[in-house]
Amino acid sequence: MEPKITDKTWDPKLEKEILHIWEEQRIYDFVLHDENYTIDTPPPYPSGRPWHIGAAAHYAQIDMIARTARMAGKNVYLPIGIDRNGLPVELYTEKKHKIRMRETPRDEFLKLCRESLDELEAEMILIMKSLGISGDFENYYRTDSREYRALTQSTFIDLWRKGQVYLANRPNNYDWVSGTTIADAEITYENIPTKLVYMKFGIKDTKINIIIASTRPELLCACKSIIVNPEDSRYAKHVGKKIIVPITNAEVELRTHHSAQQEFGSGAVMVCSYGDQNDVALFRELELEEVVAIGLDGKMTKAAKEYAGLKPKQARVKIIEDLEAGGFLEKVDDIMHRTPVSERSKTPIEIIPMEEYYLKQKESVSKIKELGQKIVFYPPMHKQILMNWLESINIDWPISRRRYYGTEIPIWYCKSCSEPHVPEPGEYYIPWKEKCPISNCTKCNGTEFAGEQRTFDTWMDSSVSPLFISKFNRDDEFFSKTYPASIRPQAKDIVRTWLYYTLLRCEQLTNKKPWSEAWIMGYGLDERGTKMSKSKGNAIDPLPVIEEFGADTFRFWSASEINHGYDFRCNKQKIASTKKFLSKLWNVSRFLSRFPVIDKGSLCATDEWILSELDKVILECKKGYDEYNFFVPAIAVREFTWNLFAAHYIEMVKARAYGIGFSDEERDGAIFTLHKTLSTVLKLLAPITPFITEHLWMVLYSKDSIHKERQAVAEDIRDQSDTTREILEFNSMVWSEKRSQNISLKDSIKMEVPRHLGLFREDLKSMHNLLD
RNA sequence: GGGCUCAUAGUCCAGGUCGGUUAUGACGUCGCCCUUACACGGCGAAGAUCCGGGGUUCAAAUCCCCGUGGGCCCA
Repeated sequence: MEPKITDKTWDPKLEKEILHIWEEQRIYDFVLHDENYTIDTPPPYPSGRPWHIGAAAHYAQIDMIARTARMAGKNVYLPIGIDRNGLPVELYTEKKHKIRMRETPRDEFLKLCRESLDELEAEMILIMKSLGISGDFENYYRTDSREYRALTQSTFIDLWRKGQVYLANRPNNYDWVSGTTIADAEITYENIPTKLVYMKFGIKDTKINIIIASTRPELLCACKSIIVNPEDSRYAKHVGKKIIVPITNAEVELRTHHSAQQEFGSGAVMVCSYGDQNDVALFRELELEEVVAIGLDGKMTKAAKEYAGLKPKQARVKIIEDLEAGGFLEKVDDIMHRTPVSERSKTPIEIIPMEEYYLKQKESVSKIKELGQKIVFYPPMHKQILMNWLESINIDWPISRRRYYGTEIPIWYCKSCSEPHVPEPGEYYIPWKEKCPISNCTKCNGTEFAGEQRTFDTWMDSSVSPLFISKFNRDDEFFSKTYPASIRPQAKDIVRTWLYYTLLRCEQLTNKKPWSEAWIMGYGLDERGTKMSKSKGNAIDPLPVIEEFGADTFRFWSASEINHGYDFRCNKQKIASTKKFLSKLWNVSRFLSRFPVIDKGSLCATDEWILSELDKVILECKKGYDEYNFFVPAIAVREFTWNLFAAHYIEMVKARAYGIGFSDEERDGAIFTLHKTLSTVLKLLAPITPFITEHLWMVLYSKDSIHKERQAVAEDIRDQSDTTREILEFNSMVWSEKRSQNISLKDSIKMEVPRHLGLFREDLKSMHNLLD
């Protein structure tokens, strides 16, 4: 019989044809059943080129989850989404067009952002498709669509009405030159020369002074405590005493806190609202009453008394003079200080309390803990990331942002009495440019309204993804059958944000957990082991890699290199070498393709032996697939296929399969076993390498897709591991012997098959050309 | 400062729950070999103080304790 396969290697170009067949036959279409396996796919964020290889590996693995579930007989719903809200695209767009957000008309700026997103998104979709992701690309969603934003807004309106949202004044990063709040991501640090001022603070009712060094003496009026390190013996006897603040004469308490460094200045630190982020943390932790010393205009406020109206820098000069005049000045050092500055204006930021909207979360913590306990984590150790985070929550969630490209906060304020009004949920509202849908103020009957300018934190959008994909409030039947979702796959670094916020929001809105399982993947690291990121410039572009080696190579690399939950290193050379295994699989199939597929044959000992080993592999794979750990099946199948099946079994039965020196029944036993083993291996690999397995399956076994098959099930065959070891030892011995006699492997040799391998004598004799 | 996690050949990684073989496999290196599935292959070889120290034990890569070093996250 002529082999059905003639090419010598697996050609990744075939992947395009296979993709085409899948699309034509629509084999991954989702039709709602009563029971569904819903995957809350992470919508990737197109923030710039290239999309990195770790992310591509991540999506490849998510697809393996879908395929695993499908082969387990589940009706899989794998939605595809793109996350498009937020700061990164604004920065990307500003850079690309050399413009500034706040100096560009809002509509115009949004349009440019959308264009940037469209370009970047197209590449992401292309990568996801070429990876063979078996999701619903036709109905892919965007988090900035009217529909999605309407959902974000309606969930906000719902929580607003339940009293879960409030306005509060809290410290924020503020760039007074640009007149705006800025995110931590927009801050850079620069070493700037400044004066370190050593001041004398008196201890009340004593004549003792303690010296405090600060770069921000102008904040004395906002000083509410003095801290020293608990280990610092110099101050131990003064802890708890009242300290008199120079100039203002206020009394504050001396406390201990681990954040005070003994080596800095005198070891005693003044805590003011707000010199730096540590002050913010301390005010919160020690529950101190804040003083707003600097206003939104960047000048000292009335709280600074005689310094009011001065800029902090001017006030600093003056207060140093006054300290000296009052005898409070010990000395002044010139130092270089690591100062947080605005990336935009290059001026030092101030931390200023600002009014923002907050969503209550503190009171939900224990409920979320309970909910978290009910969710199965893969791997279980990563549940700890969530639990640790829950432990550390001590403020509510600030959800408003002074940014443009986000979902607008749907509020209008009455111009006469300032009463806030939220509209009816269900529509997408744009308050900064649309007329208020309410005609009269419910409080004062006023008719003039001002729309809210701010947008939501993007996690407000992302955190309702399980509700969006399940058509919450849009299709009750669909919702009831797809919510809670089955699984949330995501990366480790966003457990505190995406996973946590989703739990919080979905619990608040549905009183249910959003999914039964959470699957947490590690980070992609570069070759040296540091985290890959666009900003560090060590990100590898996945597209050329996939184009060069093929999606299956990339996928098999990802499965065989990534032990689930742990960080993984990306190395192009290793990806390249993975292709060798696919070639091996291809050539094994090529060899088998010359034999007819038969459904029975009388099995020899060798056949029974390999089937028992195959059974073990099936079990091992099941173990891995049950935990969505693709590392386990990838390694197990590679090991079996390469080092047992091809290296030993095929060699042992080759002559028998050709029918040389054996009966027809014996020949059929070999052919049957060869095909049974290969077809099982193909199924075991199908979730990991969907293209090559599909191709081989269709050429050899069926017109129908392998991806409609159920996964292979173990038959509980007696373990023959001892035999395996003996066969391997014997074969190795013969090879070594031929080598030492300097004869070719095909040459005959006089050797005795050991008695314990008697059942395998004929196959071994033909394999090694043994003479009696 | 706190948390999580890792440490096994030049490189990556398995084993670790349940202590016991000659410590797994891949990449790379070096020899030899085109044996009719595969040279993107085969056979063979070299290459490991299993991070350090202590403990438990007849026996530790594995269990316990104390360190050291890396990574990530939170402060």
